[in-house]
Amino acid sequence: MRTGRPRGFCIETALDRAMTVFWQKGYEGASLSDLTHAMNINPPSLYAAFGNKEGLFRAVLERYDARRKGLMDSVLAASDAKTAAQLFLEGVAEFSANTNGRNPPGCLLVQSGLSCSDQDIPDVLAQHRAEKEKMLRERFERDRKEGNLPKSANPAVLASYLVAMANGMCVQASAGASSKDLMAVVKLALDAWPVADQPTPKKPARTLQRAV
Amino acid sequence: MRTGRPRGFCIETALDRAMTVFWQKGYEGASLSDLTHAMNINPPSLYAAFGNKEGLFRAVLERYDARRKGLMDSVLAASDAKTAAQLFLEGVAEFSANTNGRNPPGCLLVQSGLSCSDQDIPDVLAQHRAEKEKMLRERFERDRKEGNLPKSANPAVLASYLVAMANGMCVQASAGASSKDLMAVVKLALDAWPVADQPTPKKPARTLQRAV
DNA sequence: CGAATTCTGTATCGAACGATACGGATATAG
DNA sequence: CTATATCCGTATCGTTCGATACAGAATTCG
Repeated sequence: MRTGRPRGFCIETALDRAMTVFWQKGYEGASLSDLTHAMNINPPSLYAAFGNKEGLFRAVLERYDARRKGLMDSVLAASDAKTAAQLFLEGVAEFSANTNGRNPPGCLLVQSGLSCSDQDIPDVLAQHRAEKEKMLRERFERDRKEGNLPKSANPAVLASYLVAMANGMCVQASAGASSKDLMAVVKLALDAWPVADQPTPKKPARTLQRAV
Repeated sequence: MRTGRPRGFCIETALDRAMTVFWQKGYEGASLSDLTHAMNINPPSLYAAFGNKEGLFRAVLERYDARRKGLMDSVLAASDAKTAAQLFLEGVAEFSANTNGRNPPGCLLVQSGLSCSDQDIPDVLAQHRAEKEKMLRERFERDRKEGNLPKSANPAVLASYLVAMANGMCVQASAGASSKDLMAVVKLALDAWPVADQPTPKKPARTLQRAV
């Protein structure tokens, strides 16, 4: 077993509290004082556990992705491409506007540091956003191969379209848009979705309306 | 005439240089030292002219809007609603990705401070973004009355959709997306646009392909 | 037990932050 | 000219920033 005095706080809980601070104030607006108070620890504990402020931020981003994994899983497991797109956009509208008082509105990956005195922060945020876009693109590439998307469809453009839409909705949510507002936008956004060439796709999935 | 020693620098030039700093580093990431060096003035000159850092930022935002006025004018003067939407999205794609080395990529109103230790900054940015959305909404309300949009169309939702799309594309641009990438997304986004009920609108505008 | 190891709390570090005091410079008004 | 008003440049203000030194507390190892 690990020797020495055991840690006196829960890493996950501390990350959740730090996440709220970064979300609300942004990377540079979140001071060490803000963070340690919210996490209910002292600076040496923070530095021992996460290295420095940027290390804490990166750990928070990983935890953020873990929290959002459920949504991405349901999107990737959806019965067809359009349902995937719908689940994705509706999920984003839901969690970015309906925070139930647990988080600030919007998306941490969008609003915590698009511009910064340290370029590493915008970069790492862009990496995390690109990861989601890649998941969508790869799913649509499979859909296209399997006939669930027309051959004329471009999976990369579709993924980029959805991510842009989602990020834009998050900007609106951070400024106070309601989930009802965003749902109306989602409905319109899905009108642009391409329909499959053949009437019945290779993988008929009429029984599943919702993903797992 | 105004008494006293005249100002030794050009306000507009100074604002343009400050704009670049805020754009690249965000509101909180842009230090007074960064700003005064870029503007090529000393701190007392800055404070005499703009009050404080936030005053400078607000002046920069006004100048930003003035710089973008040409695009909004052409959008509002477009011959029909869909052309307006197209001009708007293509314009955003163009200026947010093709900066010609004059600006950082993306949009100042999106990336300079969605989250901040001082909530006034996100608020004033949201106001400026809402202003553009209002212009679009009012134009689409007129279009709907005049039959250039179907009665089933919701001008507020259409405006919200366009602004969300534009903001999302700006996020992509700030992370390095090319204008070619964004144009493909615009093309897809416009597929969602509603078509008019009647084949010939009340205000036929076949002769004008481009707005003034 | 004692030695080694790791975490905690206090107190504080040097640097950078936003913002100004002050005196000299440069204009207009009379 | 003198008086007044505004701006500029230097030098610096008090505060807050991110980050640590240090000593005591709490655990495992032998």
